[in-house]
Amino acid sequence: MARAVSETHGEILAAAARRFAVTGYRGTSLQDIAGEVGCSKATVLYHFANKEALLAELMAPAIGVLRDLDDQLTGLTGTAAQEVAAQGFVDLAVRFRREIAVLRGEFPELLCQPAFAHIQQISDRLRDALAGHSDRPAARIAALVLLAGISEACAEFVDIPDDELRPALLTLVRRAVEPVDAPLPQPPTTEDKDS
Amino acid sequence: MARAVSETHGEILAAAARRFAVTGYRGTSLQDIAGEVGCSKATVLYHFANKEALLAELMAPAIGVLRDLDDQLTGLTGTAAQEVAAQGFVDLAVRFRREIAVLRGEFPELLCQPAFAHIQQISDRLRDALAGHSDRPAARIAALVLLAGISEACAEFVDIPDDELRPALLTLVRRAVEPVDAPLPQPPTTEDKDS
DNA sequence: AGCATGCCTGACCGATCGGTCAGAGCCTGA
DNA sequence: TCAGGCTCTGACCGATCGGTCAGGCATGCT
Repeated sequence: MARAVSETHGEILAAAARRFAVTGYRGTSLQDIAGEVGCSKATVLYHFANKEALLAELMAPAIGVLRDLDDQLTGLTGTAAQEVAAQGFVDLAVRFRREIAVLRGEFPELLCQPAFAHIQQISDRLRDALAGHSDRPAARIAALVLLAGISEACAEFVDIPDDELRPALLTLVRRAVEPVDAPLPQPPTTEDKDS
Repeated sequence: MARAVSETHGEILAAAARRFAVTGYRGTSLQDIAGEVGCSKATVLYHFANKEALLAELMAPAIGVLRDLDDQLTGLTGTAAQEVAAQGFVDLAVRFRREIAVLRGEFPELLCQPAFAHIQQISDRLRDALAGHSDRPAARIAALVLLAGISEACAEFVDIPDDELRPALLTLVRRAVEPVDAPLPQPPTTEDKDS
């Protein structure tokens, strides 16, 4: 054997992504990944310090984009925040469908790991932005339903091309989210920012 | 000790429901459940043939209601199917939040077990009904996003009372789902039933 | 040739999993 | 009083998990 470092490293990463997306992080053993690559379990642990490090490296690109989106969101309020959150998350979810599928369901346990310490806070801020920073329960419920539903849909619709899935999700979000400062019975004041 | 049968049986069931909802089916060991009840692991396996049977008995009520909803859906088309599916599933998800939380994420693996053989087909029909039996990708995507999002929201918003969560979800679904045979450029024919 | 370095592996480890089993303790009916 | 059934348990089992370790085997430099 004796391939180049990056080669085997990348193969393990790709195999792990495939298996994690199907059987989940917990449900996939290092033996499974090694079997798919065609190497031994010890080889997997030669290239990655442990199973958690393998997952962290797998998630790094998606987490980076999520961080960028979080930065764009700071300071925005009302419909501007809603629109940026909707576009940003839909694009992220469509692009990183496989990573989304990995986190699906195992979110609470995986978030305890140090590599994902801030994801929970970021996703909370994202949900808050999609709700237009409103504290109305209906708005917060709608935001959660949409974010979770989009994640699930992206993980499930693996056969639909990006360019078809993205606009469909975006129009759905825009229809489902009620703008916080446009068609409400109150006069269009600009005071409804985060208190 | 030596309590009445039904007493310990019920306590194990309740403890399992609590733990499964937090750490998932796979992430909860029989030892965990026994510890929460205050009995030995062998006692758990005295009352239930195996871990799978424990889960099956836990899910039985929710599955029964899901089956009833599936029956109500047969024969309905268009907006009627959409409305019944929306109301039925929102009510089911709100009532059985804990059971929904258990299935969350571990859906694909759990469905392989014989006790849940038909759930996948039922949920597929439910999604189809919510999409108004339309084959438009946008309608099918919206239906999946909403069903998955509602499940997630019910599992997460444990502190919101039923009477508040239910109407919020229902209005969200009605706003997000576009009726199949009302404001479309086609004339309102009644031929759009399942082919 | 001799040596060092990097890639890879089989064998092994302790922990934990779901599940089995013989038997202890208790209650009840004969 | 005693036999028998019900409830419950500690001890144990094989399988599998993530992870460790000494060493094999190329390759390349001196």
